[in-house]
Amino acid sequence: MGRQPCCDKLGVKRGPWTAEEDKKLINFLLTNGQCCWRAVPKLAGLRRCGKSCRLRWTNYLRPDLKRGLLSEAEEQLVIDLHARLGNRWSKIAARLPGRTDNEIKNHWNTHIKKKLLKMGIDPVTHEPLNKELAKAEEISSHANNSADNHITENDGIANSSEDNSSTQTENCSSTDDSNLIDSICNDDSLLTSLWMDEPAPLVDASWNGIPAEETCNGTSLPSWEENCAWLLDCQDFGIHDFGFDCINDIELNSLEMGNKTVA
DNA sequence: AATGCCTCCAACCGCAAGTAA
DNA sequence: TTTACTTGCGGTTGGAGGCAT
Repeated sequence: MGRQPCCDKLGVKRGPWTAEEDKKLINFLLTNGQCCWRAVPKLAGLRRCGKSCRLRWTNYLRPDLKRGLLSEAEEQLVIDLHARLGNRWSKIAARLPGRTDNEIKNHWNTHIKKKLLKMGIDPVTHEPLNKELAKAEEISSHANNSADNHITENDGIANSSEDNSSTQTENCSSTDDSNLIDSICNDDSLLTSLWMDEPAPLVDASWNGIPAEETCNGTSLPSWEENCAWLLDCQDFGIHDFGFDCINDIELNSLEMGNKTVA
């Protein structure tokens, strides 16, 4: 039996979120906290499916998100974790406070992958492409049907010869970040905990955007007071662009929510 | 200035896992 | 145990903006 769609599609809006929708969602979640996502759009007065609301919140609106490009240290950490965990983006994201799996996945596909190829490293196996190529040739000498692999790997080689000067990101990596990476990469117990799905302690304790008690599984969010503080400090977010000056009216809205009945 | 191509990333889709009845 | 439902995850897509011609 197939699964039902997460929403009935009829009357459900799709595509980019408007400022007004963001506002409604934030207001609702700030007032009520996260509850059943399926009920959120209805209760928040949104014509969206719950899945869309959850995605919008976790990937964009969540107050504990870091914004902007990944630092070199974060990037290096992603590479190392990917080498060990593969495309387990959520697991990788759990090691980078304030970063979402979607963000890391996108960054991997758009930046890191290319960077590794330029460096002559296979982004899938994390082995040097030369080695992969030699291996493939060895295999092809025994079997004749490995043409596809050659094409891919030759492409990689071609790219690597293009320009070996790795692009320097504008973000500098601090010594602390380097130490952080070392500690993570050398910490087998930490990686074991990732495999075992156990919540390991956040390594990046120096990052103060998330309270220490927050777990990797996102079982708890920063306090709503902190959320509000973030919203008031949302210059990066451009929140005023969509009339978020009203965030000071949260209390007012909460009063309204109190009176609001389920539609 | 106009056009086409490329890049990036927000959002969607479908599947799997977890869970309640 | 089975079924129905919710949530989370990873792959993919599409559109906006930037860049080259």
